[in-house]
Amino acid sequence: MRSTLKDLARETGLSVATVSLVLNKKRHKIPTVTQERIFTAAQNLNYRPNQLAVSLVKQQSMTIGVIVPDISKYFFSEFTLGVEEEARRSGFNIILSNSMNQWELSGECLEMLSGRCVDAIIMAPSSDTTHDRLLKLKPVIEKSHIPTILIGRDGGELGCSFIIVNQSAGAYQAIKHLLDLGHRKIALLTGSLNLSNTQERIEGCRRAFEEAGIAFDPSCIFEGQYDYDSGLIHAEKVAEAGYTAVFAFSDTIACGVYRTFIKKGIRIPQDISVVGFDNVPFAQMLSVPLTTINQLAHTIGMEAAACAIRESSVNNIAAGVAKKRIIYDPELIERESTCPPLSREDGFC
Amino acid sequence: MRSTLKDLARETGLSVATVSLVLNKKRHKIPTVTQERIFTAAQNLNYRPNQLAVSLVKQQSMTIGVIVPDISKYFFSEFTLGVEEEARRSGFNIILSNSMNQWELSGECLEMLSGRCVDAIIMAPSSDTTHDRLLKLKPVIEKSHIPTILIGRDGGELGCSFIIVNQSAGAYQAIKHLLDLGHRKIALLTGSLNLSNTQERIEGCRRAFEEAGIAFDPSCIFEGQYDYDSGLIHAEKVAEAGYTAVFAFSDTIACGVYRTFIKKGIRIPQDISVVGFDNVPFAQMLSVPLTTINQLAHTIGMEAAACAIRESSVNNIAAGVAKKRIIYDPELIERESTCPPLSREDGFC
DNA sequence: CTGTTAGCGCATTCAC
DNA sequence: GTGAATGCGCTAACAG
Repeated sequence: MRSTLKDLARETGLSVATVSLVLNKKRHKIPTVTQERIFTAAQNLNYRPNQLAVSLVKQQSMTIGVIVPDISKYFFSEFTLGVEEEARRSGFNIILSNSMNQWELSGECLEMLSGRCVDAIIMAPSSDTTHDRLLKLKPVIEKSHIPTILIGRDGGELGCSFIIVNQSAGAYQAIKHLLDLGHRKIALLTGSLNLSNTQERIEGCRRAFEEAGIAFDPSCIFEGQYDYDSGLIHAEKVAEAGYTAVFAFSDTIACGVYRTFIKKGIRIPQDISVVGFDNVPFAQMLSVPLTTINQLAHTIGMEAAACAIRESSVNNIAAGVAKKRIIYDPELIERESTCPPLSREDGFC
Repeated sequence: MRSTLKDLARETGLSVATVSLVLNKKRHKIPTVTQERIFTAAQNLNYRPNQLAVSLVKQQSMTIGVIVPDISKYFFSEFTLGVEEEARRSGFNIILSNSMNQWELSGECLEMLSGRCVDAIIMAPSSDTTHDRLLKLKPVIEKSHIPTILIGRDGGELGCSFIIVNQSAGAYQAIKHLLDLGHRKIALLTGSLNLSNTQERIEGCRRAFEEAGIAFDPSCIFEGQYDYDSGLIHAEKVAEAGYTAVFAFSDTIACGVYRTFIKKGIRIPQDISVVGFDNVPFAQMLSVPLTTINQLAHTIGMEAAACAIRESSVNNIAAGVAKKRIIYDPELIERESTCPPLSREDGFC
């Protein structure tokens, strides 16, 4: 069995209290000799405080719960890495749970983490979490009395802090980049239109067009899923409809586009430019490195952890502290999949 | 504050013990009326047992620690997903920690998880963990008295169960596939030669050649790192040296190869066939879907969790139970990046 | 059937 | 300077 404080006390002939005092370096003026006696005993018995007991008495577990839809997806694994890195710097550990892309499960995770007495929760709602469903989680979060940080959703109504990347701004940058290059006929290969992310990105596209004095033609929207096949399929139509550029709403979609274009002999970017979204690692490894929008997953993870830790401590002091709302602007990563249109004539590329 | 058993006892006018009994559904023949009284009170006060306290008294935390080098890498995130899925089915949760690819940190993680009283640990050593360094972790593991499952390394010497994928068999399949297609001049684009994985894979290659009655020519080995640039660079030499196929030791390396080949106008697979290793998601999304070796990350994760749970329970009953050694054979995923050689002449492809 | 008692391992007053 | 006592929230014997 593991050794306990009691064991150390017996071993040194001191009391549990003294041993605890010394090991926790409380300034109680204890003679150095006694201290050393304790430290060596701790060494010998391989003593390691039982964090469960510590947490119980300190009313603080030094853990933060992380709920993601699916850790195998790049954004979330990179995000989680950021969370863990930052958390560890402050001595926190993380309990990870996947909601398996089902919003009901996020609720269960929330309750389970609450039972485990995590000091804070960082939750990235699954994409099937509609506004209504999100609101249903509100009482769960409130009753848990645990500071919760929402990722990718406006947590205002839920009364919790949140971190979002400005989807609209990301899309805006993508379109602006293409417009600046001279493109006018740009296809939007979106994910499902009833996802908030999709809507916001379309909004950003619209803004870019309008600021450039170009009417936004909704027929440029090709609705699909955020997957490879969507890109594969819609790229066919795009090619035939005379578009000179496509903005794929995810790098995975862009991959499908690549495949179709290559198969049809359409050159990227000479014939058609392509912009993606996410900046997954393979974006730069494609046959033509993909110009895309970086979502800053790692940074957001670190920020979320910092926020969680801050709120967990103030939570112990004064309850109602101002909730944070952090909004990141994603960044355009220019690579080789974009160039001015019609370059096959002027040989620009 | 959260409500406790004591609150429920006060509310119902019963004792803490009775409430606990009912809530835990122990068969103590308690009248239904009393039960309902308790249940509704629990409902009203939003009671949720404090798992820290439960763990402390039950001497079982229902958590398992997971140590991976870097969760942002696909293999480990997919693996971790498998672990969590399986663990949750049995009511376990996971504490995740990244060793940041530094073996010393795995040691620290081990100790931290021990302090948190996890019931079992699943550890995937970082690639810089040499045999010597792995042995240095032995005392740490032993003194923790926590059943530990090693992933990707033979845990025999450490006295713990382990799950490995047979790297040699994977490489064997890749080479055999190419040999069967008729290739004879096959380039091996490896990772660092002092990694055990690399060595085992080379061994598998050698075996495939020899079984086919072909002498293994070590000059076909192009040592690099397990990264994109290695593929990029070595592909140049490969093309000039008359190889008809390349076996890249990771899909990422294969990606680099793709890039170079495409740039040089070398067609895949008509001019040169390519086989990868890992079966990362983007392997099937490349311009030419990549034939590769599937490492079964998800399956291994689930198996690891099952193993961990089993050992954590027997650990409480009888200490020295037989350690498991599980070896998976990876599988060849045939896609479109391979075909018989010289097909440019006979138009086979 | 229900309540009392005794810890789980630790931190923290408050006496001595 | 050090130790005895108390309690964190809960379970599990054992009484009654």
